[in-house]
Amino acid sequence: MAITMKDVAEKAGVSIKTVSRVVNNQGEISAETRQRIEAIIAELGYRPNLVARSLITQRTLTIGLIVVDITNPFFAEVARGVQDVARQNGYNVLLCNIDDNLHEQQKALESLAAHSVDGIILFPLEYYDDRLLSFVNQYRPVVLINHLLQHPNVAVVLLDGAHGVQQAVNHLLERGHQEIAMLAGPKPITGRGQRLQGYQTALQGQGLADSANRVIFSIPTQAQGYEQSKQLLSQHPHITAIIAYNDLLAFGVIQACRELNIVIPDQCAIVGFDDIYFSNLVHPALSTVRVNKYEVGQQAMTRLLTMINDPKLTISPIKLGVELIVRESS
Amino acid sequence: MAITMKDVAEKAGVSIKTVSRVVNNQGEISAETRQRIEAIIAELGYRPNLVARSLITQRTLTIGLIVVDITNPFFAEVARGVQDVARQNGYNVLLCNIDDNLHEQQKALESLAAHSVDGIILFPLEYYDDRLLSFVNQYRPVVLINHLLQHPNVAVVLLDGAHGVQQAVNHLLERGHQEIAMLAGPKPITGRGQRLQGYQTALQGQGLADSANRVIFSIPTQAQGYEQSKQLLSQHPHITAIIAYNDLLAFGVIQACRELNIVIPDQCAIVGFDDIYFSNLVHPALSTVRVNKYEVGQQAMTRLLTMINDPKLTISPIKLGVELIVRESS
DNA sequence: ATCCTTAACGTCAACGTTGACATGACTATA
DNA sequence: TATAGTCATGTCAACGTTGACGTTAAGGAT
Repeated sequence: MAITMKDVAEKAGVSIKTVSRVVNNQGEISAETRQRIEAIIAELGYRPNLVARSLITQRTLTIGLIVVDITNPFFAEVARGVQDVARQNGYNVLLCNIDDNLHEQQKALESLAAHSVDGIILFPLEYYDDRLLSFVNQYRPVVLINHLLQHPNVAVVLLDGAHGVQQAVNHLLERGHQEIAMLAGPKPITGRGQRLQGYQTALQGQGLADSANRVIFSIPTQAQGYEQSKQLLSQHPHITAIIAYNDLLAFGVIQACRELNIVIPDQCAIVGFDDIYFSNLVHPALSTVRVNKYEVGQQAMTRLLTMINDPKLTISPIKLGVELIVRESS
Repeated sequence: MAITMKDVAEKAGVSIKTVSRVVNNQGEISAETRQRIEAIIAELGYRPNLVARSLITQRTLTIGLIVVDITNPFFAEVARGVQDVARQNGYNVLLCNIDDNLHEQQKALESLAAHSVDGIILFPLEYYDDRLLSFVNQYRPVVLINHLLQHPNVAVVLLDGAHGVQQAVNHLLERGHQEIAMLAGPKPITGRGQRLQGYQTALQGQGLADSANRVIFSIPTQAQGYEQSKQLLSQHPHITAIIAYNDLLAFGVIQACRELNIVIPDQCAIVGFDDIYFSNLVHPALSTVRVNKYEVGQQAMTRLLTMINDPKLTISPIKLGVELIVRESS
């Protein structure tokens, strides 16, 4: 079907190995032979079969990227950063969506391992997943985004979520808000999560205790933001500001306020997180914590490449800065 | 490094072929042997090596998806549809962004061919690309989205762009608009493009000639929409309505109007195309032509699977309906 | 004339599977 | 009791490359 080295070799009257050498620019070859073979390669349109090559080199030039949902512009932008660096280095990217389903995360990890990807970039739902650990242990490098895990084969790219949310809370406090709720996103099985922690420390710093009923966990989608904030604002009318785990949740809050005739930001101020592209286009324009999503992707892929090329290297975590962007919603 | 069939076979005291048979549920195997081997597989955590399997079966269980830019929510939603169907059928997806760069399209096609993907789904910049044709000819099935190409190995998923834009134009005419411009997106090298055609026929149907200066081609991004419409509206203040090739362009128009203090929809009505998620959240909420993006992806992947599983099959083009959604911008 | 070096190739096995075919034991049938 | 048929398993080559190592001829040094 496709043209193989054998075809090229026969036509050139040389051994397959010789063709291999010109394809890989390796070993000693006379200029004349090289030119002749290159001409034949061009003529026949030969392309090396990467799967055969992978079988022997144990490299597929493919990495896996596991995101919650590519439909969320946050992940799309990160993916773009990953892809661009990957492509520049001759790598391809297998993309998996797992929604908020730990089982899907496991399936994705298994599938990628079966495909022998050279490494994985993961926004983990749960980073201590057994499969992840076994993958990491006996297999290939992994870059974790937004979760810290110490392991020789794991590099980590962190967002300074705590700091970002602290800035947001302080900003709201300065504007005189006293009752600030948080839509805290998915509930972490262990620990509190960076952003929630930022919320709580900022409030405690002001001597304001956090009460559990002002923190709500949910899947971080607009629909959930709408549902949760509608309920929250109806039941607790004294709340004057809401911080959301991400912009999609914040969009849901905007929607709820519109429906409840709550004026933003006068009656309820809103701050999101991520600064996805559309935060500046919604009405009112959303105040949010900006993350350089593209850079997150670039950094992750760069780190992964470093580990792939030198497995012995230990890579220290990097924490990317974030920045509060105040727009109309606060 | 990883566990192979050989390891399992040795531990079970059987031949590799026997292990292969239980892994693939094929051939006759005694229940006892099967159980014993399955136990060992579970114990060792053996996973079949797909690249080795691919080498012999000539199938990689991988398809390529080439989009302009995954950062555009339109493509992200289509990708999601593709991914979900792919995953349900045991397939993985290699994602490539090509922006508006024909050269990148070629590189992506070559890269995917080198990786021996089982098929490709492509939003073509130019569908008669040599590499695409050679790929299609000597290689594997392709699904083209939004472009028609007759070829035994090519299936096609079309959006009824012409009809959608016609609806939009008629809607604007009904509202009394006479001077309707179009930001027509990337200029097709051949033909006019469905959406532009819909624009022109709708106008001609009303006896309104289309003049070239009301049609502007550009890359379909918000930035371009902003630039082009700002210029257009300054130079031609009599224009009272703009139809955009996609919602991102329309967002740019909104931005330009805001800056020029043009009131939407009174002084300038705007209609987009795609109905991406955020069209309902911008201010004013964008009138647009709804495309079922997720279904586009599902249909494309389903068709690709059909062709992969039965290469002889010829698949007739499908044209998915679109629907005008009138919101606040018109 | 002999030995050594080196450039320019070639040979062979291996990567981890699967397909085609072979084998041996056992069962059923005439 | 010989024969065919079936079940359960084994053997071997092949998929398209590359790594390790071998070979050959030319040329230079001694």
